[in-house]
Amino acid sequence: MEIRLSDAELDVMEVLWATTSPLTATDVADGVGGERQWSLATVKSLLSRLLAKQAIAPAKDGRRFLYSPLIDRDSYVGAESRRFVGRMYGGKLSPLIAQLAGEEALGDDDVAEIEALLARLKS
Amino acid sequence: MEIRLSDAELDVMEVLWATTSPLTATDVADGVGGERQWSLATVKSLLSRLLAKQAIAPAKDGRRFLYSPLIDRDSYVGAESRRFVGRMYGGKLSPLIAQLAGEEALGDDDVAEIEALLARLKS
DNA sequence: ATTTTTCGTTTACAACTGTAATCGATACGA
DNA sequence: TCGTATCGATTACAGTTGTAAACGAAAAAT
Repeated sequence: MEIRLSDAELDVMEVLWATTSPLTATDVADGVGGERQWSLATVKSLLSRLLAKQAIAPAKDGRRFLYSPLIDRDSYVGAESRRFVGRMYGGKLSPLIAQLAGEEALGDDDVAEIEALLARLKS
Repeated sequence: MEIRLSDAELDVMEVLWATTSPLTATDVADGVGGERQWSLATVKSLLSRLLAKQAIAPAKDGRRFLYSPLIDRDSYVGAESRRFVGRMYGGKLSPLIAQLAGEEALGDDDVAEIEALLARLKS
């Protein structure tokens, strides 16, 4: 029962994850801003697929539905991260950090934060 | 010209990346061990797709071809990592580390290695 | 010289994706 | 009450992916 999400589906989930309250299809369509400029029809298709995957739950509100996430963002992102790091770096984090070091992905503040994290881990 | 590889294609690339010498289709088929138990036909299909994506190059050797990678593993893995961290963590590494901390992905030796890395970065 | 094996290439086919139009039912506005 | 806007559901359709069989040419084996 391992749920995988496509890229587009993930964009929809992000909108749902971004609020506490359940949203309508129209809300979601409005929520996906920027690059992704989907028609309402497209958003509805994606919501259907997410329902089929049991990634979201519908709650009837009159004649329409309000959707809310069934899976937790942290769990999902955690699982995908484990998969990714396993696949690309044999499960080791250090080479990933080495890889991304020197890029914008790792500013001075980031370095400090990571060090604090590690310090806490060692206790 | 952004090359993306499917999961199966990546498995093939891993075999090619694992040796210095170019390999035949049969070599690759033998090389993918474990889970992936593909027929030779499957490997040939994947090699064709990799050729189309210009991820590998063929060198004629008599009546058959020897294949070698056109893209570098480090570049590919780096690009995918950037994409992944961008997508899942808004480009920040620290939350990834926080996420995977406490799992097998981060043993004591790993922590030490990462600290060394960061120390070197700060200089 | 003929059969068999081995190549690369072409074709297959179902599942998943991205992106949407259409449809049937219902609700709302005039 | 009669059109019109709005829902969710169904259908569409091309591209990608996983997995492979079929095909034609060439080489190797007998």
